[in-house]
Amino acid sequence: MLELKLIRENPTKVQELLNRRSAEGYDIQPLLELDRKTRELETNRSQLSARSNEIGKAIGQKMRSGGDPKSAEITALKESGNQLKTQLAELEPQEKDLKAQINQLLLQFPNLPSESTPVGKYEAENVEIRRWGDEYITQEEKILPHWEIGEQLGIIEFKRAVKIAQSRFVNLIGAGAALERALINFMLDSQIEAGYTEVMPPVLVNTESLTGTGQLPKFAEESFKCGDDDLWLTPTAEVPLVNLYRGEILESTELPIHHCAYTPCFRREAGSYGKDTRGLIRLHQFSKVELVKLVHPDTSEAEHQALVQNAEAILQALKLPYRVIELCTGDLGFGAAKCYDIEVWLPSAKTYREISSCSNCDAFQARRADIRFKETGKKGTQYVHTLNGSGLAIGRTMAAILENYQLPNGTVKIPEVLQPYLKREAL
RNA sequence: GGAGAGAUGGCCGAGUGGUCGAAGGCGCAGCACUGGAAAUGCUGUAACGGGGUAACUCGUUCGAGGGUUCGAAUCCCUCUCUCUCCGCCA
Repeated sequence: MLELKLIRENPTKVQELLNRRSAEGYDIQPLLELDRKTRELETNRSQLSARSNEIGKAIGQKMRSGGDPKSAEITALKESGNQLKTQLAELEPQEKDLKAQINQLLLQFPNLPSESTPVGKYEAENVEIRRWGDEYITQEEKILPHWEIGEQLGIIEFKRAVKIAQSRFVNLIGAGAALERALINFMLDSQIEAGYTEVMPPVLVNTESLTGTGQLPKFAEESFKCGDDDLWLTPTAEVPLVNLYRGEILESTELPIHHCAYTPCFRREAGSYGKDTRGLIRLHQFSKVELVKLVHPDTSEAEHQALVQNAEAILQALKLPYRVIELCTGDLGFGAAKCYDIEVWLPSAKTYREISSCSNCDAFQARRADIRFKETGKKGTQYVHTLNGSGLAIGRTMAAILENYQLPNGTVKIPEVLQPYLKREAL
């Protein structure tokens, strides 16, 4: 959520930053108008409230010093109290309604891109930051796509998953299931080693949680909802991990908080019907190890860089070639001020595919979820900064392994770091 | 699912319908004592919103939402959550 005061005091700047995301679509004028009305009303109303409070106090004083409740003086006071009440009954709901309207509008606005985010309209204007592992890119021409080699090896199975659920679901069988489990364990172990504390959170989350991280209200069609309850299947562990501290005031000494979690993730993938229909790239249910940080605003940039490196370290350990790109303003996610995507090399398609997205949401989510901290000894509170990134998406990692480690004889080598987990050297 | 108890500041915890934004404690900050510290003593210490350069000031907030009243943490209704006991259950 954007800060109303910031919008009010720097309307031109805010509008300009929103325009960097997309030329049209975000107009702050209606918001400013509502804000102006609200403050006018609030001034009025609070003056009436003040008078009403005075009358209440006056009566209280008389009563305590033994005044007769039926006396003319007290009756007159009560009468004027009643008059104020009539007026307040008119103003109060109006003010409430205006504030609710403002809040509704505010929840629709995406975060402002950071000043350092490259300006651009489309994905094509994202900026490549670095590449790693060119030397590991296979020179082999005939690489089977991961779903073909997976089915050939009998470890990935789509048909029956469709029977059980629907399209975009998968069964992992035998070594496939073991490989998934090995990847989860390896990634968690690595991130714990890097200083993250593991969490196993609920994967059903309520509406308030999804609003806190920004999936709601705008992107309701992207998540699966449980009809009978106020619960949704979480689209990413970012949701439960950030919301762990929703509504809390932390001590500054508790920061930074670094959490990692393995969870299944559920996405409806509405509007991507033709895309990536085969394989492990785009499923309704997939596994992911997620990294989430809650940090002091002063350290959030450095924490962001470190988080990207924690994600990269997994690919380096697996010796999977990748590149890091920085998203331009037009491609930035709803809550992100700055975002790096890590893309892994998929030789069958001869292309890089996103395997991790590392965002700095600054105080955007913290304002929605009301996560603050108090500096010991100082007055007042500040919002934390929240950061999140995949460390990594498991299915896409498996796809990358099945392709990059494929041998001409139709077998797949197991990356060295995974061998202790899988207790085998090849598939 | 049945029966009961509860939800108050960063935390714990008191609170007869009337100067209650709320005693007391912990924690934290400042001062005193000390060579320095511990202990002790004194003082201060909620958040959010509006107005003001500021000192400050007004309002809102005691789980949430309604109601009664001149006035609600306190009374009434609805909801949510937590705990205890019973039942069911991986």
